[in-house]
Amino acid sequence: MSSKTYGTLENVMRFMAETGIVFPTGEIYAGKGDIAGFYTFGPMGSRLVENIKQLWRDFFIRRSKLTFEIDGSTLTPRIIWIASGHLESFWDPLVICKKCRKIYRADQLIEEILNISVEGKSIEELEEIIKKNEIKCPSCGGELGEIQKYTLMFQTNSGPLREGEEPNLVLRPETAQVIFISYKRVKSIAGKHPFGVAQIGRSYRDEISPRRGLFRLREFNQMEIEFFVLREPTCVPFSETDVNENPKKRELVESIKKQYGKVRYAPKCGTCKKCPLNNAPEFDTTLRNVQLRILTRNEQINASKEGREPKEMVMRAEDAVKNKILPNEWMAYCLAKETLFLTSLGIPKDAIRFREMLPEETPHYSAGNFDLEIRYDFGWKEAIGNAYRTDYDLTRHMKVSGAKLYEKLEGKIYIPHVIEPSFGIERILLGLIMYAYRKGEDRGYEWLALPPVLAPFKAAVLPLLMPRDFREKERELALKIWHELIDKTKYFIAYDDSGNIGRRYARQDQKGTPYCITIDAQTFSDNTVTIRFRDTKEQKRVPIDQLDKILTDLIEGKRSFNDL
RNA sequence: GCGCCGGUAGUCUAGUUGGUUAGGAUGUCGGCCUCCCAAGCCGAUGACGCGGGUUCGAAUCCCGCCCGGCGCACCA
Repeated sequence: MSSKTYGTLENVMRFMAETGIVFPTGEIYAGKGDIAGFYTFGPMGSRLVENIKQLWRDFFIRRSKLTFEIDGSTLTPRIIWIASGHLESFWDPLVICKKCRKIYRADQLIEEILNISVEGKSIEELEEIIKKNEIKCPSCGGELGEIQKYTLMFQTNSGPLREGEEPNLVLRPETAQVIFISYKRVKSIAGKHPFGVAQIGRSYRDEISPRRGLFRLREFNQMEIEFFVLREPTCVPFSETDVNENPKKRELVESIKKQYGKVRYAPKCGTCKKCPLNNAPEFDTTLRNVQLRILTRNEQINASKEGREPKEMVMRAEDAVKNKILPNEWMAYCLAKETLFLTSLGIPKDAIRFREMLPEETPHYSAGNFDLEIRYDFGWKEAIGNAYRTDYDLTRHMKVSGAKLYEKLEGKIYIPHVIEPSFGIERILLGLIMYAYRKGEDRGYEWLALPPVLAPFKAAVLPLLMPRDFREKERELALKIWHELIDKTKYFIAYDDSGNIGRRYARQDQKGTPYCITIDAQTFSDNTVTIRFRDTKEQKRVPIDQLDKILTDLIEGKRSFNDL
């Protein structure tokens, strides 16, 4: 089976705009100040997104005894981004030419012109270098202004901003930090560790260049969970070599040694079952047996050295922990569950892989990042990020806020460790549409082979309207059936009596509606209607009084169309 | 942000030595016809990305901007 996408980015973005799934915000102001990186979900898209969220809730929250959902504000106090490190370390130094107003990255400009490395230099140092070496604007020779910090975060203020003050609000660039600052409250509700806190919501990043349609946006939807798990305080999630090479990690290990007199280096848990981090309670047999496709860090490095394509390994989720490919069981639990989630959305197994992030892609506090990548027509790209963030976030928020976010058990201090899966809804939507998209073959139009759970409409009711004498009777009966289905099934059901029947089937196929119910002349003699399956165009006759039951069974997968 | 390429109805497109009312197809809407897959016939609807300049006259030439694609850079 090939997992080549059925639609290309170009095709799919056009098709989605045409069918009302998603289109650029502010199209009618083209050229008058509309901006890239913002999209509006249309009538089909808002239903699709809702269905993705519902299915995710079902998978990750409803079926879990230990996961709790919150819904935080998107405007957040600035101080939490100081605590998280976002404002402290994630900015680009920009300089603007006073004369021609061109914008440059100060560090890159210096490196290019003077051919020296300026990594880790402060703003003051960079400004000093520019002054000393009399660096001018490469384009017009004009004088360069002061260096500005460009943070990629949208900032605003509540109330009037006095001169010299920093804005006090930040539009969150991720939902995660709102979870960390709610930790204490949810912990008192959850009662004990381990537990997960989930959140679905919008995040905002002022990307320099939004690209590839829905792939990189300035406003986007995330579904995130932070799992809080206690880990033995003397057991560090890094190797001894890592610790020796990194001053921040060395500091951490020194403080543990000072407090407990010993430390154990355990970057990968393997078969060690001593701590909760390697005992995920809901990692059941089904999940243990899920086959994961993993591209390890070593394989990526070796392949690039040898100038060949990197090859993924495939193994059971449980074995990936035992063989020390994944850091611990909680990580394996997340990856297995994500695989099942994405395949239930219609994304083929071999279009999904997990890539271990390279050292330069990983922050210092991370003890293992595995991106779930989907194969798009433009390459393998991240759709879900999985990070073992250790106790970094809670430690930082504890320091800055002064709140008690640790547990004291038998004289030892446990700061919960965090495993974080972070889903990008738009990236998932783009991937699943690319794989559901069909063109040519047996019909002369584009259509969507969406899984029934995702389809915006589960069925359409269509009066055939062929013989003239029956027309009004047919229409009346069709409307009656439509009302009954709506009352009895809770689904969105379409109704259409315009144009000819072929056109109406085509319109439904285009929206991905899996079943079409047609009222014809025979309906009046035996109380049956035809039901047509989108993927095969096949039809069966079923009694009207069983229609809601049959439809529900078909959508829920309790009965197959062939068995009707 | 830099470099290259592009932008005509919802969609695909004709028109670019400057010169009619910007043409076609398809969709959409209305009607006719037809017992089941964008069928056929009639009618309606709808476009030069935005702004400025050159010119008697600009979709066409020039400048700026916006949007999109690719490459570079960025991507907590």
